[in-house]
Amino acid sequence: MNTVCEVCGDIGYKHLLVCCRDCMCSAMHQYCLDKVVFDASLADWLCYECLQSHGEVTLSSSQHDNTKSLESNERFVQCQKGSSCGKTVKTAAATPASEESGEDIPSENESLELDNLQAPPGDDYVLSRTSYLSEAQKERVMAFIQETKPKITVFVSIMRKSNVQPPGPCLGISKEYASAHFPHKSTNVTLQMPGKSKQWHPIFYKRNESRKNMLMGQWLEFVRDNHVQEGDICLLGPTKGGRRTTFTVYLLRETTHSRCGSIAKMASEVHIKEELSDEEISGSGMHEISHGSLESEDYGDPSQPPYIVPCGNCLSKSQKKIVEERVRAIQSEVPICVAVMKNNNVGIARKWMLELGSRYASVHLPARGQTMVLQCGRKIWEVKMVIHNGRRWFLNGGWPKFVRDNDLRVGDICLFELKKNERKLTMTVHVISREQF
DNA sequence: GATGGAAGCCCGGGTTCCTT
DNA sequence: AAGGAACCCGGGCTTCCATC
Repeated sequence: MNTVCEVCGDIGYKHLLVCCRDCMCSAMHQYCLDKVVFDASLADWLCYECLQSHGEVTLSSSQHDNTKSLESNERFVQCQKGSSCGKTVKTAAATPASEESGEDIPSENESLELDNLQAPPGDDYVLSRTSYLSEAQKERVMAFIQETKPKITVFVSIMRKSNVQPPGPCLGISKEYASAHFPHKSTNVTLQMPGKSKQWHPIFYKRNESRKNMLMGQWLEFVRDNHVQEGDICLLGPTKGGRRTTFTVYLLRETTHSRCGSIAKMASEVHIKEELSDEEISGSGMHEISHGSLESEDYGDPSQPPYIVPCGNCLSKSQKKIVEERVRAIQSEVPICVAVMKNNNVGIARKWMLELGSRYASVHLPARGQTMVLQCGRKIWEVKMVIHNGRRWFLNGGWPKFVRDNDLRVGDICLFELKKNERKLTMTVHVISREQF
């Protein structure tokens, strides 16, 4: 068997090589697969030559979800889900390479059947409170979730400097996850890695019942032994029969092809996309709009006002004029929510949040808190929309980041245009700086 | 009473420092 | 160096008060 990965061309982590199911000659790292597989026992990979011999792929064929063309550095993995559980799977663990390493690969049952606790429906994973996944990272995590279908929600954390670098690196475990899956008092727990026989025994440190939960002590050794680096994604789940003290850890490396920016970007609360089309840039064509007060007949539904200003936000004449110009240019089907920035929104207040007028929100926004995508210019931000007492709609979470990135100041006006037919709750924000009126 | 602004409290996680 | 603990800070939520 080729002992170098067909993608990276390197031996790399030998024990993570998956060999071709048919020829047993070609190999590829689990982490180099197009869809990263954390448990080698779940990967069933065919090299390109074998795929061709099976007639499953040609040089010009359109690609199946799990295939890539040769030109695009073809990779193929058939993910064994559900029905495949009982299948004998040939992996690097059963190859001479792994035998040489002397490392035993835990069975898929050991590595992924967590315990009898069920993950709540819809909760694929629990993200560390301070970790924020880029879209690419989300995709990689979801690929893992979808391929392994863990019976218990896994805990996901992006490694930060404090998690991996001495002195005293530690891994914070969110309270909810710790209370559900970790011991109820400070004690040693066991960490294991798929494909490694070595176990690590960090201390699970639980402070004052409700406060901190973190892994310390041998966590450092785990980090060193597994070359965990800043930016790597750590997925952790309780192991069946572990009685809350044994956990399997999967590492999603910040590989070059998955790298999506600096750790600072990845740790950012707001994910920014740069790929929006020019048509999505706000304000275009504004100069073509004639002045004049808005009339209801400018819009399809005369009963629906073109914009809504919260009760407390009175616009001056000049503000009203430019707002109406902008609203006219936007030509939104849904009324525009107007917000004049104040101290508690953008200014000197200790905390920034934005309350969307309830007259607007109660009609046009969901009655349940959720993540909202704010789009401004070429970028998007994710903020958290929370509803208090069923009557007040607040934006927080990523709102401060949005404010900083857009250099919003007191007196600026934001027009929130609700986008229809978006998968996520999305609003385009049109900013009118205070200098414009 | 409805709405909005502002501030305080609490929680949770990261960071740093002290002790062994 | 490792373990333990305190401190700091950001975010979530609630409450109070003012205004209409």
